[in-house]
This record gives sequence, C-alpha cells and structure tokens, in this order.
Amino acid sequence: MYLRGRDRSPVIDKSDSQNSMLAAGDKPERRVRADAQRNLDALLEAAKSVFVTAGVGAPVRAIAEQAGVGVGTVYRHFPQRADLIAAVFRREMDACADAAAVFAATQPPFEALASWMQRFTGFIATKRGLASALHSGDPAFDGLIGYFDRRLRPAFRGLFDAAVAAGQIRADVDGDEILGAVASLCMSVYNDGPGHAERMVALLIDGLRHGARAP
Amino acid sequence: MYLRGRDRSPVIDKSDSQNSMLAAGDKPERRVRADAQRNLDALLEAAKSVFVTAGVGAPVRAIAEQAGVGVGTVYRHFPQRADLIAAVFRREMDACADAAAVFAATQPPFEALASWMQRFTGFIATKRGLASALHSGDPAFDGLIGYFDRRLRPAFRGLFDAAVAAGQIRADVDGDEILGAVASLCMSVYNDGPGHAERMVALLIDGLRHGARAP
DNA sequence: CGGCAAACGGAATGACATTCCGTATTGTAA
DNA sequence: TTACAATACGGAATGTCATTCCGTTTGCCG
Repeated sequence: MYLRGRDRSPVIDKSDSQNSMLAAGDKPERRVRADAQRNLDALLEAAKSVFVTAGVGAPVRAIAEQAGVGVGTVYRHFPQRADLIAAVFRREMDACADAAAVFAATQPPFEALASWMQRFTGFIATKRGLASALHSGDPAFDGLIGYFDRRLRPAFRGLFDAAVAAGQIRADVDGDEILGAVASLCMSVYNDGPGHAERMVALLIDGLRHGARAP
Repeated sequence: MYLRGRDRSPVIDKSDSQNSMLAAGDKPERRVRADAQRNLDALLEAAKSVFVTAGVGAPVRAIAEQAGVGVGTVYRHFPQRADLIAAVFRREMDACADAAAVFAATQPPFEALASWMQRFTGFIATKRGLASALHSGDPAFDGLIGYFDRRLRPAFRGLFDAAVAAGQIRADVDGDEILGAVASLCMSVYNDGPGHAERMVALLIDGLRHGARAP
C-alpha cells in the first residue's frame, strides 16, 4: 500500500557464456553487446566501492557517476535499486567462495581455514546494512539466503573438513554452526565497533584448535 | 554522506504528569497545552494502527491524515520520522509491560505467564520492520534495546519467577534466555509465515512445564 | 475580554527512485 | 566499407516522500 514499484524481472550476468556451440540449429541467442557487458562490470565494481564508503543506502545517482554511466543505464541492467544491491552481494559471495579454492591450494589445512574465515569476516563486515536489507522484506533479496547456503557453505565445508581430517582442529563441532555463528557475530545488533567482529572470530578460530587430535 | 537530516532533539510524552504539586516555589514549568497533548495521543494511536496495516515504512503524510492533523504537527512532536516510530514502540512496550501486572493479579502464576508470553508475541509479531529499524543504525533507535531491558525484562521476570516459585514450571532455565529466545523467534529472518511464531512460543511454554516440581 | 506564547496546517523545498524518449553504438549483412 | 536495425545510452522529467518554513489559529493567564 505504500510500496515502491513492484513487478520485478531479474537480470542475469551473461559474462562467462562460453557456451557458444555454434553448430546445430538453435536460435542465434542474441549475444550481449560488448559495451553493455563493460558497463555492467563497471557498475558492479562501482557499486561495491560506493557501498563500502557510503553504505547500501547510497543514491543510485552516486553509483552511476562512479561508474561513469547514466542512471538510465543502471536501470537498464537492474530494474530496481534492490536488484543492484543483491547482485553486488551475490558477486561478493562468489569471490569469497572462490577464494576458498586458492587458500586450499596454497596453505596447509588449518591456515587455509583461518585465512578464509577472516576473508569471510571482511566480506560481511563491509556490509553495513546487509542485515537491514535482509529483513526489509524486499523480494529482490529473497534468494540471497539460499545463495549463501549454495555458495559459501560448501566452500567453508571443504576447508573445515580438510582441517578436521588433518587433525588440526577438533572434530566435535558442527561446521554449519560455526559459519552461522560467524555471520551472526558480524551482523548482530550488538556489534561493538570496528575490530569487534574480527576479534570474536579470531577467538572462535583459536577455540577450534583446542583439543585437536594429532594427524 | 548520503544521510537524511541529522541532529535530533528528543520529545517526551508529558501525559501522566500528575506531579503538579502546586505548593513550593519551583519554576511554573510551562504546562503542556491541552490540544497539544490531545494531538500527541491521536498521533501515537494513528501511527500504531497505520504501522500495522502499512508497515513502519508508511509515509508521515498518511499518519498525519489518520490522526486528523497536519504534517507540521507531526514534526512539532517528533523531529524525525524515526522518533515517531521509536515512540510508538516504546508506548507498546509499556502497554505490554503493564499487562503483566493485570495477568498476575487475575490468573494463577503459570496461566499469567503463558498469557503474557502470547501477548508479548503479539506485540513483536505486528512489528514488521522492527528488526530492520533496529539494524538501520538510526540513532533514534539507540535507546530502544535499553528500554526493552528496562521495561519488558522485569515484567517478564516477575511472572516467570512467580511461576517457578509456585512450582508450575521447571526451575532449571534462565529467564533472560527465554525472553531473548522468544524475541528472536519472532524477528528471525527465517520466520515462516503467520502463526509460526505463536507455534514456536507455545512449544516453548510447554517445554517450561516439563519437569516442574510440585508446589 | 486581551495579549501572546505555543501549536497548527499545509505549501514549499530538497533528495531520491524510477520512467521516458531522443540520441549514440554496435554488430552485421550487403 | 557503408547502411541499417537492434541495442544501449544519458539525462531530463516525474512522482513520492521527508523535512522545513511561516503566516494563522488557539489555549491560557491575568
């Protein structure tokens, strides 16, 4: 009754569409124009940086400007401001999830897990307003929690299980609870200034080491 | 940097100022004009009802209208929209807290506690947007959590302890945790449709009965 | 009653989100 | 390469609020 515009029609990032098997007779699949893709990237990048300094409440105008683009372009890619926010969050979740593989390949199990958890903390910490957005009831955010479960949870799981298997952290804790706890610590109403989240998470990590069995 | 107007100056509801000890020589203390008080009440009442149907995001205009008042009047009483919201929440917390005494006086300990918890649930449940507001970081809401602790917690405590003393509920649970749990159940991101909160709370209440000692 | 501080109402202002539409680009087919 | 149509763009225009301003009205006190 006092809501902003409704009817959303999502927009998918067609970037990595290597699926151009130009053989059989399926429709030409209209390729995304180069400039459009360029602007989309610039937009997401700009939004990310603006959100960090001005919060997710920053005006669309500011984001468009930072991206060197007109507001019209923003709305061409994201029907609603909330869709842009959701897209940025998704992309950051992806980046965070991908980082897991890198850590896993370059560090010992425990260090990889610790590194990733701090990385994750950094991701959540810069999201002033994420919790608020999640609670806002805006349908644009509906899939975000599911996306979290789909991307971040498995990424964490891999590192966690590896550390357990290597005997570097105790085996009597539930991985899912840890991830949830970290997220809660970072988004709590009672969050107490900068560094608080990091400290709590560090504590958690130390706790994980306690009582580990030898490898 | 992209914030709405700042600098707040709170407004106190001078309603029940029975403190007119018109004897000694303290300053005349400018009495609140009758119409002002009337409008303040109408405003809070109107806001409450509008929030229920349209959410806390309802335009100030709508509230003013429902109260039969001009927007200017709204802002005379509440410097910022958020102040109005906070005032409504406070007033509802008061009502909820006061209900405790009534239940305590008219029902046996356990029934009084159960009644109050459902009353409390009803209070939280109608607050679509409370959680969001709390997380918004707006300074107008800063005191709300403290107010919650000051008003609701003791009210609950009284009923809870009485029920424990009467042996009607188990004595091995922490009251504070129960209240927090109920609030969390009602405001969670994972809240699953209407009735969900009530069901969970009912479950909790049943749980409290389990293992009670005889009186 | 008369005066006036306090309180009103509601138009004016300013910040945004979102929409519209004329113009500029891109990819492509001749 | 050039001409075209499909796509994208930019940014002014519109509409919805929150909040401010100020001329008017109203309760209160003497």
